[in-house]
Amino acid sequence: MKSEITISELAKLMNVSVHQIRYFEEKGILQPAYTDTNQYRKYGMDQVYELARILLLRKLEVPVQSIKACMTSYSADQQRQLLHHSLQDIEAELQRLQELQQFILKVLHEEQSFSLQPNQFQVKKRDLTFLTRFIELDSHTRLDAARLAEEAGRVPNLFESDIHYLYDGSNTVTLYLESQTSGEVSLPKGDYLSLQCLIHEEELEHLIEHFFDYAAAQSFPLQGPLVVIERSYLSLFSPHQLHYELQALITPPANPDGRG
DNA sequence: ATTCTAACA
DNA sequence: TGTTAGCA
Repeated sequence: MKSEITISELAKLMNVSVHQIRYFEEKGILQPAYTDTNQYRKYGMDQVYELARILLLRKLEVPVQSIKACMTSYSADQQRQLLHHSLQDIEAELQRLQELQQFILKVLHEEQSFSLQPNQFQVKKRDLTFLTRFIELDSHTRLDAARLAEEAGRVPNLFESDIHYLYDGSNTVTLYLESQTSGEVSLPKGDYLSLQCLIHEEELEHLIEHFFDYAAAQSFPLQGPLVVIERSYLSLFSPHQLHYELQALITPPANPDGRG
């Protein structure tokens, strides 16, 4: 009575596909115990343990190619290095997923904040924010794809960012990105008049006029530059429209010690 | 019924 | 990686 098993039995035992076992053989990392006269592959306990080792390395994201060298001619030190490399990859992946998680939470938060108060003026508290300069534009120059392609390469995940436009009264508009620690410009902590809308880009000028009209009518003393925040990622919920939030400081700047 | 190889998406 | 075809 033969104690070896067929490829499908091995596949079921180890929870992998038959194809994958043949693939390992093709790559030279798992040979059958023997092949029957009918060309059927047969596997014994040695192969079971061998496959378990292979699958463990695969779990650690060691590439099939490396597994071959690893099991034939690697020193213990090289094996350690292989595992360290896998560990680094996994840490990078973990960080990627955490950043993705943060982004999703941000989208949900911003979307809810908008859906609760759409197209309405509000007064919002803002913490001190630093901005780093990104692109400068002439007042009425459109930002075109070519210009964006020149400048945007160095900014990863640009379209997952809150892009800040500062209208400071001069004839240039500057695009900024938020920065936690420092930047060329800071927005002071304080109360900001806020209006957020989903509109088409060409309606932005009109929206800005509306914002200033309202502020004047309500006698809000606008203290600083107009801040326009573009959150293009909120277009997830409404294609062909862009989310803008207009803000302007309405309280006097805080004391230098920040404890006004 | 199961496995084989080979080629393809 | 999964799927398919034609074969033993």
